[in-house]
Amino acid sequence: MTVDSALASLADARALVARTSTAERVADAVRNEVVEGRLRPGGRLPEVALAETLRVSRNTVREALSQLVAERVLVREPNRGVFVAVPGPADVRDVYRVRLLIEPAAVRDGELAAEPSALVRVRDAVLEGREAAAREDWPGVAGANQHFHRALVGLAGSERLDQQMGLLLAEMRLVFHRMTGPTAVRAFHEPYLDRNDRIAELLMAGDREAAATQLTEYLATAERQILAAYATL
Amino acid sequence: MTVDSALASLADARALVARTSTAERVADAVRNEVVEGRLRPGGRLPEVALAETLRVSRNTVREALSQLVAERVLVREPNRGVFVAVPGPADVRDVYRVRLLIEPAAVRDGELAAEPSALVRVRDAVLEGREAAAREDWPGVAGANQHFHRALVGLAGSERLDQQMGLLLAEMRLVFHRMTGPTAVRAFHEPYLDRNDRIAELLMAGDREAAATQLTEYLATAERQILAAYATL
DNA sequence: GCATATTTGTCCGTATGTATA
DNA sequence: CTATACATACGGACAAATATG
Repeated sequence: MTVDSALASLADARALVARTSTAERVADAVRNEVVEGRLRPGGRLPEVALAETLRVSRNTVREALSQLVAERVLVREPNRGVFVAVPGPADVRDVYRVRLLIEPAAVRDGELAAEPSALVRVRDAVLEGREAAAREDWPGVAGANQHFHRALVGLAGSERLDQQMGLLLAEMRLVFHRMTGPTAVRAFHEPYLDRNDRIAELLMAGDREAAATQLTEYLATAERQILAAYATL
Repeated sequence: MTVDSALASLADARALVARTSTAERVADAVRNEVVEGRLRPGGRLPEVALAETLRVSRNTVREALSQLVAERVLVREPNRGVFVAVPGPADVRDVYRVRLLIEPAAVRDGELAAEPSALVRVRDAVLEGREAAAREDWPGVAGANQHFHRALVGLAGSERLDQQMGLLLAEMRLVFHRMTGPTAVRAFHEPYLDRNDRIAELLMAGDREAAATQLTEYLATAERQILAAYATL
């Protein structure tokens, strides 16, 4: 994808820019373009072009970009510009180190009593994945998978942890965008439908220890798979 | 402390502003003033005053403030300004939920082999605390305590976790600034010297499970103590 | 309750330094 | 090596929201 066509798609996203602070809305719009894959990893984001496309000032664009850099969605090369992050194997390993620490711990020790709705969201994410698969909507399956993991972390009942997980999942989408055509999306996510189901059932049955163990194995497998795919790039 | 004198202390900190990007340096300077307690929780940070004091443009100040808002060190009230965050009981509970999840998990499952220097940092933080106590330097003890917990998380060997822990500890300093005179600083941190020592010894002896259990108890106690202190405000 | 002053939010023009064709 | 493009940073402007007398 060229810079121009990427910017054109941004113009479409401009329709949805109309809520809170301008910088915030710009950040949301750009983040969306990135995680949806319409701006490829490594792609450049010139400030003036963005400002003109979104009809906002350079200052506002700079504020938005800084925020996205803090979120690791973009990277800033001083005096050169900002680019869509290109997560390497080291990033994948680091993200999975965090996920392997946080997700099973949330499943084991989460304040389930305080967060009954969180368990519902886990179940809903599983259903969402099944339905998407029935429609052969593989990006939908991938999205449901993210909702599943977000719901697992939600068991901990911590706003800060939820936010952190959001950042990690955004990074994961960048990772996926490096390994895909649509066939790869299916091949990667479909096998996890059954695993998610099993973890959800263990959770509903109250066996949190078993669910956590399953999840650990699950994450370790996914990491190996991704790193293997990276090795072939 | 008045707004004026707080801003005057910021002028002193200006000396140390001379490294990377201007906004970055401004953010560092302001963050320092906040976590050192020279800008009180709830204190207001007018953009123009900051810009004049630090001799930078208002745009640059806004960029820096936005970053600190993202870090939860400051909060922005739309069209009113930014203020030093005032963490309430709900924030304390949330922070400890995260800490109780992350810290024991890092102690249990951290990639110790990959990070031998991390264990050294744990030991060093204990020594630092002892030496500060010998000098009756109670803020020094508090600082060493933070280094201890940072080192524990460092056992996980994850850049992203280290960064997240840094934010949490910055928030903790705001919490402490709400409950202190200097006597409270001593009363709160001194008892943890022995606990830190014990955890470090268990770690060095290779009994990570026991260290993690101790740490969990430790954190739960600290949370209760803080919430109790909050109740008397 | 109203008029006024202050401050934020946003935008523009411009100067300077750095990287790249 | 020159020229160009761009990021970085600055200062000034104005409307809108807010606080104040």
